[in-house]
Amino acid sequence: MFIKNLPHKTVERLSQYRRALLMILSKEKTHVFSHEIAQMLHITPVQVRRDLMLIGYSGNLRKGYDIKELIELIGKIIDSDRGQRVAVVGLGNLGKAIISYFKGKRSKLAIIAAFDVNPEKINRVYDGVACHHISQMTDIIKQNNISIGIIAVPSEQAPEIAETMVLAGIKGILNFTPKPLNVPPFVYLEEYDMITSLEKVAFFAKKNDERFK
Amino acid sequence: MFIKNLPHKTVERLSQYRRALLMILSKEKTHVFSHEIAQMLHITPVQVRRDLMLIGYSGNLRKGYDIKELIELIGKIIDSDRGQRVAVVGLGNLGKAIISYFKGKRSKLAIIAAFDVNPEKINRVYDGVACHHISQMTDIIKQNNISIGIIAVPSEQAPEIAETMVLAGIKGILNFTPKPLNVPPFVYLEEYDMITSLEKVAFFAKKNDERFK
DNA sequence: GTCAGTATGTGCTGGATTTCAAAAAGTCAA
DNA sequence: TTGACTTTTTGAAATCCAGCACATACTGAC
Repeated sequence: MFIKNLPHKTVERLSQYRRALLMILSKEKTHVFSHEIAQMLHITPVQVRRDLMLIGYSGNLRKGYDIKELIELIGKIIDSDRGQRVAVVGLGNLGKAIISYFKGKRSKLAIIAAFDVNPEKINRVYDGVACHHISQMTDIIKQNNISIGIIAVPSEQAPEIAETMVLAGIKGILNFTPKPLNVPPFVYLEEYDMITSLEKVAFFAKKNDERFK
Repeated sequence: MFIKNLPHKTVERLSQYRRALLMILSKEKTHVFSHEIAQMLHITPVQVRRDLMLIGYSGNLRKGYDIKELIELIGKIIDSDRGQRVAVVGLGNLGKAIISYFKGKRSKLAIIAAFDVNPEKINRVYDGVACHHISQMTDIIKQNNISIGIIAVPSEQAPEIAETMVLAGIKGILNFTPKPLNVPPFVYLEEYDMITSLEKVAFFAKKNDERFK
């Protein structure tokens, strides 16, 4: 399903809506109002409605939005029909944490391989994901049609890993190292920088503190 | 040092500028041009100059910006004078990864305590950070004047931890769980959602792929 | 001393995103 | 049947942010 030019921010929120919706699905409710979703995510109801408008979903005036239908529609838009395979490179604490987080999170996204250089980790299975030596990365990515790579190695090695990924045909990279990477335009790159985030929190915490005094 | 209403994005970039500057400080250089910084971070030189303009720093026309001075100025703006203390709650893989990442990253931000419920972890020191039982959280936060909390526990426990943090007087929270939290307005909350990030990468990777075919 | 060259500082434009505000529509009660 | 109430839908305004393009300023060559 195509929607032309969905804003980046909207895509992010759709992912969050879906998660929020899945959480309330159990609670015997079948419909939900925009303000309920908004409250869960700390945004405005207008924002929610606008996003749903962009993906062309209409709610019921009296009952709100049909939860099941909406979950399904979001899936049609942000998931790929045939699913996408993911590889994690770097099986240190961070790599392991990532794998644990995604475990059992259904969705069309599956982490199916991990890579590391530490011989003790090679050929072992962590949380259902097999770990291989980095030298095999290109082959395994190609053979298994892996389209997404997560970089969780020490910073210095990140550029090299990224390059290998690109050459192996990866289409999207999530980079957890603070090192900015260079990739060609046909590869989507998302930087996920913990240090910057923490410093940002520190800054606004300080500012808030002064303001509310 | 106050600058009124620095945009969020600028704050993020300042943190990145500082890191980049620290990396080149060693290289016997004393000055740097906007286009050099820009290249390192994959942004435009104009953007860099604009940000520096916002914080009121002027470069030397012929030599560029004084690296040391600039690092110091950024510190004055985004760091707190007296430094800020940080606590990590949840010492699983993610918690450990976070601590490792920040280790030795100087700056006025120091992780000085960790909390968990697992008896095997309590009273042990991980990467220089002592781990205590969660029940001691309030006391230790207050005693040590910790102002920033990082939540790295399983999702279900996140709301409770957040509440405890707020009551203990924390001013900023970085939440690594996918569970949106509720905090009063005087506490700054940053959500750091891996699942959303990965789904976003998946979406744009898919889209890119179609576009470049 | 003049001129070419390069880098900074910044008003202004454009694009993306959010919010406002009003229109439309369904439901309940009397 | 009418009217009050609530919620969605959506055009339009407001805001935020990035990038262009030019004015400005310094340096070095000749």
